[in-house]
Amino acid sequence: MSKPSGKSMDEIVALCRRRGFIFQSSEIYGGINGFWDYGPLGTELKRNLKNAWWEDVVLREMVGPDGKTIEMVGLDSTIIMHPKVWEASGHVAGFNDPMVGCKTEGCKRLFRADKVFMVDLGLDPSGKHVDVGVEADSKAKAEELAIGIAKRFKIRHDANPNPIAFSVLEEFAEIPTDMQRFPCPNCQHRTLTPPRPFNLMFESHSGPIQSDDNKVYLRPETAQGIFVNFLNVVNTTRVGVPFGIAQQGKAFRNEVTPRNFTFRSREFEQMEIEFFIHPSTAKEWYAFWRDNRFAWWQSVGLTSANLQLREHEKDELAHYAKEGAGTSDIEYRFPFTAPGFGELEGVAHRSDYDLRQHAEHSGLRDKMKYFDQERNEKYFPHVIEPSAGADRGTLALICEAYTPDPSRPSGVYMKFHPRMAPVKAAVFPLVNKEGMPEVAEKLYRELRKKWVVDYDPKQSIGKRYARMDEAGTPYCLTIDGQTLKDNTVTVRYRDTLQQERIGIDRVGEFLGQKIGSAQV
RNA sequence: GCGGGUGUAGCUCAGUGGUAGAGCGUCACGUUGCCAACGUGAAAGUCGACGGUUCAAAUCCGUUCACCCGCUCCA
Repeated sequence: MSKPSGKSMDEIVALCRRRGFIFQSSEIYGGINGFWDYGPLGTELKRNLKNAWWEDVVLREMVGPDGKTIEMVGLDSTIIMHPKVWEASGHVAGFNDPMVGCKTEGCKRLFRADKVFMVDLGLDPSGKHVDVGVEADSKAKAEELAIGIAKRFKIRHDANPNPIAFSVLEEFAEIPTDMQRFPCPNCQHRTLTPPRPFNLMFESHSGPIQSDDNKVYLRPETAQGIFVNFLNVVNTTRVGVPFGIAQQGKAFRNEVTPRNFTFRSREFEQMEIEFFIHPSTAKEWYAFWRDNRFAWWQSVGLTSANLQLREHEKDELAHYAKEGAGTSDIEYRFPFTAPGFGELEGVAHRSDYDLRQHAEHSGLRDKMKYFDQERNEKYFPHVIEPSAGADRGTLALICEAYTPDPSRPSGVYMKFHPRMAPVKAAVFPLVNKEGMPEVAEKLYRELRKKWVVDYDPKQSIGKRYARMDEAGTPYCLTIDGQTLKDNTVTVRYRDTLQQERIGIDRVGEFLGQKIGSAQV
């Protein structure tokens, strides 16, 4: 694999384990595929990212494209909701896509059953019926493609064929043995498995008795919790369109192949905004959030060319976004995706799809519409959704921070933005005697009232600096012989290895300046 | 779900049927005193798991789990 970033994912994973950023879940039992735990340093890092998001999105004053202060409120909805939520959102149908696989050696492809068609091409010159397998979005499309496929596989067919497509799902799902008649769209061998359900939502049961009557789902996205609370928020706060609801929380998806460390986990955490707007303002708000969110990721330390903003092509757009102002991804070039990129956050104009769906399925219908005093108009607001992955973001911070440096004892250091660094500063007595530990401990106790700081009196000073380099601690404060005479300490900078002396009474002020939250 | 690879101490690895090892890290004591210093010592291993072959298995066989790579999937 090419590594334009010059960073090895294996080494990053090893450091994460060694220093306590990320462990495999249930490791002593052999681990469990797709689940990861955060160790002491990783927990602080992820918390810093989530807190920065909350501060910058919900708490901090921000001016929108209309020149007014943005209204944003928080929400904390449950992971398990009424199952109808997921019928309304389309997840029950979407997540139950049956799949068919091809058993032929060398093919072994997997297809969504609803996209697999058998197309009848009439009689070949010897009078035999000819069918080809086609993968397409619709019957019409399959009929269009069929002759080209027959040509590619040199399958002889009727001189004037009238292609007729049959859907695997509709025609064959009930009688699995009939699948033997079905050619594989990839290799044309009649070796497809019967359709098997692929349920991407986690299921459970609410109540002690398991039955279909009390089946529930673990949410596959936090967004629906916001949509179903739309009316509650409008009715209980003084917010009015345009306004946003922000939520952080766990979501669950039975990914087919969890892979790439924490990048594709089955349990993961989202940071989502649903920003409700008048449909006529979609363009401005979409552009605003897209640019704002891209700038935010840069502000927390993803400053290199490894971060990019990518506008979606028309054919990638989700069903609810086809006619909208657009969708874009904020992407990071991880060592395991390089030279490609992996998604950190998607910013999508979801139109009024979700609110309409819930209005329909809940029976509330027009009662779910929003009444806009200013416009004297009742409507379903449109939504701009910036939806970010907290675990993916944390992983990007780790990959970005990882900086090999053979010239220093640790061989590597974690160059976190000070605002993101799990440990902000470490306090060392140069020598663990002669009154230095007492002074150092006093400083440590003072600083830990406000920041995550570390105190380490043991072993050589070089070893202590090296350990802090691997943890990504930006500042080390050392109490030495001179401190006892003039009340100054040395500040050692992680990135430059430079040192300077500052007054011990100025350390708090120094850290406040350096760590203070970044402006977007 | 398919194919390939890997799995021995916290980490990196050695160990091809016969008493489980090294370096680094960790901890303690001493020494040193601004970049993983030195000395002494200590803790630390179900050899991924289960089963089989064998007098004897980290080693051979089977199954399984996890991770990595390539497909596939990612509404």
